[in-house]
Amino acid sequence: MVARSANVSRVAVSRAFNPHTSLKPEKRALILKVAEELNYTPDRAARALVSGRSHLVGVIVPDVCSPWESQEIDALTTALQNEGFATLLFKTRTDLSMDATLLTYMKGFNPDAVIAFVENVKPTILAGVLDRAVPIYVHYPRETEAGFDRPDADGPLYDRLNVLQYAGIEQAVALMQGYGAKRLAYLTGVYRSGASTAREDTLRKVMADRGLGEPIMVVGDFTYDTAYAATVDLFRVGDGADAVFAANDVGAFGVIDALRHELKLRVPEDVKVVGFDDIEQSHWKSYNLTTVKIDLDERVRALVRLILRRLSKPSAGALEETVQTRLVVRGTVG
Amino acid sequence: MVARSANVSRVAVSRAFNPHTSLKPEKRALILKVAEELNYTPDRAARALVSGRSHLVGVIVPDVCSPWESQEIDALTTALQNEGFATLLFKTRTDLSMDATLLTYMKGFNPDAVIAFVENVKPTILAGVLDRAVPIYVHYPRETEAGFDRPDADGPLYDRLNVLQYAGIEQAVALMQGYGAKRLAYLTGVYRSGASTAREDTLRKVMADRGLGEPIMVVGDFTYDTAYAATVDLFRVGDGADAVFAANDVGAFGVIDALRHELKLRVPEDVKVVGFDDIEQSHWKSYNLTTVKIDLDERVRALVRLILRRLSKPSAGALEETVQTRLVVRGTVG
DNA sequence: ACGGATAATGAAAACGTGTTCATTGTTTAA
DNA sequence: TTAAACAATGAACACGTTTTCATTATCCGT
Repeated sequence: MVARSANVSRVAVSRAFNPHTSLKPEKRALILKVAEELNYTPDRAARALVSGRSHLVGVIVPDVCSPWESQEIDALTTALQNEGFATLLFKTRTDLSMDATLLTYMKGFNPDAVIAFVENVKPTILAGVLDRAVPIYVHYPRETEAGFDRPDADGPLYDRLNVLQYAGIEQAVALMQGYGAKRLAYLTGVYRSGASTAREDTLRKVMADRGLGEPIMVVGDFTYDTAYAATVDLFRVGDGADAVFAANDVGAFGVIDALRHELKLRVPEDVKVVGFDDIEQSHWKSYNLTTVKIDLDERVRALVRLILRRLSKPSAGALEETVQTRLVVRGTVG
Repeated sequence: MVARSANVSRVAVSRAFNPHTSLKPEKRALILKVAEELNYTPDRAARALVSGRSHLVGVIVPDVCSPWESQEIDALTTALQNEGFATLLFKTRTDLSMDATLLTYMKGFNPDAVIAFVENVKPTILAGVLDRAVPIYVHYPRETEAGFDRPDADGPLYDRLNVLQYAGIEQAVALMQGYGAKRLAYLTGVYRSGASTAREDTLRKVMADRGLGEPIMVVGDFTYDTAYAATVDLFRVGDGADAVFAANDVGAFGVIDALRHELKLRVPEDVKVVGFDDIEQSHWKSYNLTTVKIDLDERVRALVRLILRRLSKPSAGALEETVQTRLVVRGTVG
């Protein structure tokens, strides 16, 4: 610690950097000035050792490239940075197998909180491995127009963000039906992923309520290429559809391109398409996608709020935040 | 440290986790087994404190959402993870002002190396603030078909990755000219960014050599919306062009959409378009973009190589790696 | 001017590791 | 069998902070 060579004791330096402590103002100013000159910054590793706070937030994703995830990481990083935290990024293996190896690996870095944007890791698993870090969970509850379920029964509770999808899906189906859609297909995301199955459940409920029967199931995995191929199959091998609801926007792009460039069908005249997420690319003129928007800033602010509240009150009961969805109308329905 | 309650001294535990040390195999096995049961992992913060290695690599980007950057971060994170490092992500402010604040902030986390994917921060600045971390620089040297310049004269040298663009640009121009392009426009990236100006310089050289005169300059900033608007301007206010070379793929998408949906021109029949990067989205059927590819895996491997070599030999001379570019032909030229 | 409260200060301990050094136990070479 | 080389081991220290705790300086009300 060079700063004290210039003036006085080390605790004074420590106090100079911690606002709430008591230190004579002029002394603090002097220390900060000298620190500035010497290009000194308190070492977070040492600080973490004694305080038990690393100011690191672990983020686990299967694929940073996916536009939705990259946009979420972007917003999250900005928000965390503003609160004095940093994003520690980890990637799961491509097969989505959330092996304990990655978690133990991550644990070594001692993050204060962990957010897993990966469908097959439950907070129970996270909590089991990371003893100190707080797991934050993104949850898609089953819901109706009346409200949503809180699955408090199945095991211990963890802090979670509830994403309410009923409103957006209801609006989307209404719009498609309004433009004459009768045979509605659902393009799924990754097999058994929470987001995809929740959307499917809600869609089934909404369709049944509106007398539209069951959706035609098309299995995808959130990627463009799979969506493209699955759509071609749906019309070449299967019986087609007059509207497709995709579990995410990138999938919707694959659907649109397959319809237009492979099957020579028109969107929205022949087939209507709706996506989910409202990513940056959705307003690009080639797609101009009508989609169910999850407000990213709102979602990320809620996540950060969860983390901060949990860290300031470690013993509080399970925390909860809720965000809504709504339809953004563009040009792929009518 | 709970592990030693189960058996013996703490140094034994330390050695059990460091393979190169000498410890009786059976003892090591026992310790690892007990550690496993107790869910114990060595604390990296404490380790960093004494060893001076945090195993953190700071990555600074202006915008994680940008497909090219998110793909680079993705590949980099995977590669670093395989080498026992973790990615620490930071975002510059939206105005790209690389204020010292962010650097000091980052310095507190003590990264072992820093890669700044942001055009206006030179390694000199990085090195000035981060005393311990190693700056890695992505450089786009001026080059001709004969080779490329090494600007060794201007100040001290830092480890760098040279991206050679001549080959790809030469192939792109040749292809466009082969299909009859005579009036070639260049859509720039962000003002004075290294990548964009290097591409412009090389393009000018190649065009001059082929008797194509000077490129028509169109100023962009690597984003879709700006590219779209600038292209409309070029044709409505300016005199148009019969080919556009964009500084990046996302910009090329904006050009294509403006041409097709706003100006009612055909690509490639009326106007040819070439991009730069070859991002995931470039093969999407709506664009099917012919573009100059930078091999991402190769590029990232080179970056990781630079970091590892530098950390294992801190006093070695400036390190250098080089990657090539090449044209990927799809459907936007002819 | 006095007693008591409060602010300011530094010494020492603690956080969980890696490293050096000296000691002990074990193998190898003659 | 003996000396020498080597493997295995633990005690003590160091890394750069924050946090008690005890001490001293300063302020306030009367």
